[in-house]
Amino acid sequence: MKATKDPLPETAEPRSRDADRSQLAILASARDEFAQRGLAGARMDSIAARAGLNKRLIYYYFGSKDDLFLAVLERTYADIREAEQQLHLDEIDPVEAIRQLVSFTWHYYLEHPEFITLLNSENLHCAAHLKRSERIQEMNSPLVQLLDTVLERGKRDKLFRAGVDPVQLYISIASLCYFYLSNNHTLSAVFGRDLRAPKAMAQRLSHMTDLVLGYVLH
Amino acid sequence: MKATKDPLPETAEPRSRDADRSQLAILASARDEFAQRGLAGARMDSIAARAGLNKRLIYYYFGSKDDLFLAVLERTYADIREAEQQLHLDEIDPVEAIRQLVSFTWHYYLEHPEFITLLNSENLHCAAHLKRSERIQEMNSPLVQLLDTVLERGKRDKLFRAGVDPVQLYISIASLCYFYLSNNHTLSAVFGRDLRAPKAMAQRLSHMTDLVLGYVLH
DNA sequence: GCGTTAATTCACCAAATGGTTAAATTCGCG
DNA sequence: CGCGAATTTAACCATTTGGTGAATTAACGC
Repeated sequence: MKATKDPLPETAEPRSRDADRSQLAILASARDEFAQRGLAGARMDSIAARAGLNKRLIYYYFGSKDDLFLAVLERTYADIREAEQQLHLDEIDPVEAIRQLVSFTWHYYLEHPEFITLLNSENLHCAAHLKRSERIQEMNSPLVQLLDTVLERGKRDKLFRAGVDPVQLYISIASLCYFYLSNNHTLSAVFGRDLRAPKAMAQRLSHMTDLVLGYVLH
Repeated sequence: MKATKDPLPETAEPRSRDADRSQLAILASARDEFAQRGLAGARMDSIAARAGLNKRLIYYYFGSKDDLFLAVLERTYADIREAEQQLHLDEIDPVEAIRQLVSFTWHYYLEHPEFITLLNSENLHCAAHLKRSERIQEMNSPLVQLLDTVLERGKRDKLFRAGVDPVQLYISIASLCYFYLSNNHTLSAVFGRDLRAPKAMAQRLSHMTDLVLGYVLH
């Protein structure tokens, strides 16, 4: 599912026509184009070219630019929700669970920069696409529930403070990771130092973990 | 300097030609247009119409769309730096200083939504405009220095923990405020609850303050 | 083989877009 | 007043853009 396009038919199926394959190719190239240039900046011709398909196919399968953008968004959310499934916060001790959640969020955003720019584009448009989505319920993260039980366990063990709202904490963890990466370019420019340098990146993860743990602990 | 355009010449100067006034009008309408639609989505015709001026004037004074965008960015940074000057973190006790910093950041973003979307646009473009800015040095926030002294005082008073990087903390405070507002639309859609409701907003400020204080306080 | 349907291509368009050429108008100043 | 420079306007343009109508081609069941 990565952005790298491989035109070579690896499987021994030299089918020249394949609706599914075409749709996936369009979705992948649309995701890259939208992520790179934003909704308004993205070019339908460019998406078709990236996918190596005729532009008309995009309209045949997805209807319009906005519909395509929504499809990309839904796919993007599905991807992160799937990745979150791999996390098993309920099987480890509360402190470690918090650590893992911060680390997971950080690394997911890091490895999926398109997630950030796509969400920024959607927010610029006041989530107009997402609001018309029928699959919007499925996008609610299961991590919030899980985080809630983690906080409960930590509280029971007399480790965590009481009164922590799991939604607020979830948003805060996302904030800390997201903003640093989303605004990396302007921050680096303004501070005149490379916040993407390995050392700075490691410091950031450490700082975020300390910040969150410093809050929930005690 | 607010977005509200008032075509009535309030001062008793009915000059029909005024280069400064025209430039300011363009800058203001450009800021609104860019903030609302992003760089690619913004229309030069629309900016001219908002300003009530001929489109050619934009090119006469600012050269190109990208140059205009940079001018807007520089102005936007100048505005927030000016607002930050009003804060006097060195005159109050460390804990209160942290509180004020969080509160200020929160309210500034809240009252200047264009700040968020403009920065998002610039980051989508990898800060390409800002990097060519000659005034980029002036954009470094004085708050980082100030925050450093606050942290030092807190440490001296045996209130704050040691080893807190002021840049990291400054970014974290910005993160917590920025992300919640920037991604409000998608978050509200996904969580199915209105994060803009007054109660939710108050909770957020309280949560962010607790989070930051819980960390710095020993 | 054959025909029906789905997948794909081709050629095309009206509207919009950033930008420009050149003329017109106003203002400050001697 | 009058003139030169600054400011503003009108008209225009080449290109790009999202989107379509209709023809074409390949796959699949019979």
